Amino acid sequence: MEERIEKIKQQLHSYNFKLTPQREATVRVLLENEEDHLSAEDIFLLVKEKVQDIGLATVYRTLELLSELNITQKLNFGDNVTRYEFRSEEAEHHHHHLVCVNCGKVDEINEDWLDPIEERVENRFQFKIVDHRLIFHGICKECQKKKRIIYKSRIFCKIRDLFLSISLLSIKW
Amino acid sequence: MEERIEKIKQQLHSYNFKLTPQREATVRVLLENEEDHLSAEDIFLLVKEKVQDIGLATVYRTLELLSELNITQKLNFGDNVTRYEFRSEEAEHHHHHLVCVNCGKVDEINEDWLDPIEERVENRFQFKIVDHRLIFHGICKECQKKKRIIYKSRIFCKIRDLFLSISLLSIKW
DNA sequence: ATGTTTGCAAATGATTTGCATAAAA
DNA sequence: TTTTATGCAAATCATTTGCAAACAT
Repeated sequence: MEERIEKIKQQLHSYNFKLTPQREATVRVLLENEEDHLSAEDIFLLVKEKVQDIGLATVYRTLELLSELNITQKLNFGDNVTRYEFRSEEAEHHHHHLVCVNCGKVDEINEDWLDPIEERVENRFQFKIVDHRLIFHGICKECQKKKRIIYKSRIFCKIRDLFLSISLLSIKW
Repeated sequence: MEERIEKIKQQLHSYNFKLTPQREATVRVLLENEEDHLSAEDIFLLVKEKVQDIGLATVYRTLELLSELNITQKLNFGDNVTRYEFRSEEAEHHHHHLVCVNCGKVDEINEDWLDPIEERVENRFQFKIVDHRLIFHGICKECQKKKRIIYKSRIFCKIRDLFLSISLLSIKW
């Protein structure tokens, strides 16, 4: 923990940025909740518990800074909210996300199976890849057990009866 | 073109929705610009050329409806703007996106190399996949030729000299 | 008659920005 | 004493919603 903070401090310093108390608190919240995919608002509320005098704008600015420096990365799972997570230490290691369309839970998978695909893309399209995002939408294990739909939508209300066939895109489970 | 409109009309009818002039105009814009990844605003402006009396809210409502019915799908390339595109006719066929971090251009790749990966995910995590999104971020062919950075950021302005090493994530090209 | 769809304006929610102040180099 | 960072409030931008009018069945 402390050594990761120290490392981030170095990274900031190398570009003449400071690790202020506000920034440090933000980084700590990110580190302490590495499993989750927090929004700026989520992070702000958690940071506020540590450092009472901090503004939402500062959190946004910090997250933007960290993302620019490639310490964190922004994620977007389709709700129009940006979420933030640490980038893995090893530049080459990526992980992907499983988003449950029913309960909204987001899990990570750490396998990186994309290398051969990246290679094909680079060769075929002469596109120099610097990053990728891979998200699977589906029904998580738990929701499959529950066999219960909690997903809501405007059209759901309208055509309740047909909901299953629409919203689950005709999966059989 | 006309037959695709007709098909969409049927789909809407099957759920008791109507293909109103406004909805039809929206669908036509989508069809006429299938290559692009338009935002609701983009679509609104194009629709407005056809049907002068249409509100932005209607376009949003139409796009939401089409997406709920799985006729279109929403995309998000990291700028906080939802973009819309048709889903391919064959439920199983997916395509992926190449987003140039330099010029912002979005290209599509139609190869679907993800089937074996999906299978592994389903088995390993018992996660029933209904959809996926795969986006590669990188430098497109043209920008590689230009060798010129037009990407802007707040930090770019600040640390101009170090920009290359930060923003391109230490690619060598 | 009844339910659906619309345009408009206002509301919302996430994010950004201006600015005067505070902290650090 | 110059630069960097902050909090706050106001501004912005994408999207949604309430509502009365228009339309379709």
